[in-house]
Amino acid sequence: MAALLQREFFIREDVVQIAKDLLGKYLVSYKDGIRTSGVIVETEAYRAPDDKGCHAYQNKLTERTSTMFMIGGTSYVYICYGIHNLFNVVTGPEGIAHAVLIRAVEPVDGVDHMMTRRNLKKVKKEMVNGPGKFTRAMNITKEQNAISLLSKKDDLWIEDRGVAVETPQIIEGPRVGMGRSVAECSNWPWRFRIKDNKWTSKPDQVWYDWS
DNA sequence: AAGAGGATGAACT
DNA sequence: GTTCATCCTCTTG
Repeated sequence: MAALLQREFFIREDVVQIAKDLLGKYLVSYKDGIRTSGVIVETEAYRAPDDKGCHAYQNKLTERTSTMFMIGGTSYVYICYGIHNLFNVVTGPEGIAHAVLIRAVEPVDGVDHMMTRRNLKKVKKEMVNGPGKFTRAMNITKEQNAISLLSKKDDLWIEDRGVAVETPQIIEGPRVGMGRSVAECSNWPWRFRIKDNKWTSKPDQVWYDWS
């Protein structure tokens, strides 16, 4: 049933396709003896060197972006606004700085622990419907930066539990949170979510529905 | 050595 | 709708 995603899935060249293919896959975290998991329901693609919204635009290599150049199947976690841990999946072969930002998950396992970590008494969408929210719920931090997602020996991995998300169920839209200097790129429809899924972030924003 | 700003979220009004 | 928390990373000098 639950098959660990293999290297072949991650090292493909088309990061936009991988962003779509990750919808419906299960992200699993095992931290402090606690297992939590969720279905990936919203993603964004980032692609150096031509994508101005990408940290590694023009293949800029710094200590932070060096993770993006690692082989597909590596995690890329960085701190945003000094507070939030944002989780990405590095894709493509080594040397190619592509990544998919996971923006929201639908909680599955360890829901009570997610609530505790999020300081909530009831399950609601606000628990996980944002890139800094579900990482908190699943205790994904910078400590998981640059680790492999291919082994259950590490804290994080991705499973295929046989859920297929067909093209008509995928809604695309512009990416979020980029300044004016990258407006041209922020309009690229590289953000994807599962149609009618209530766990996605900012559902009221502009979405293109091609179904 | 210093300063600006960011792939956000929460708590306000 | 607005504010601001909070700090790391990168750029500049």
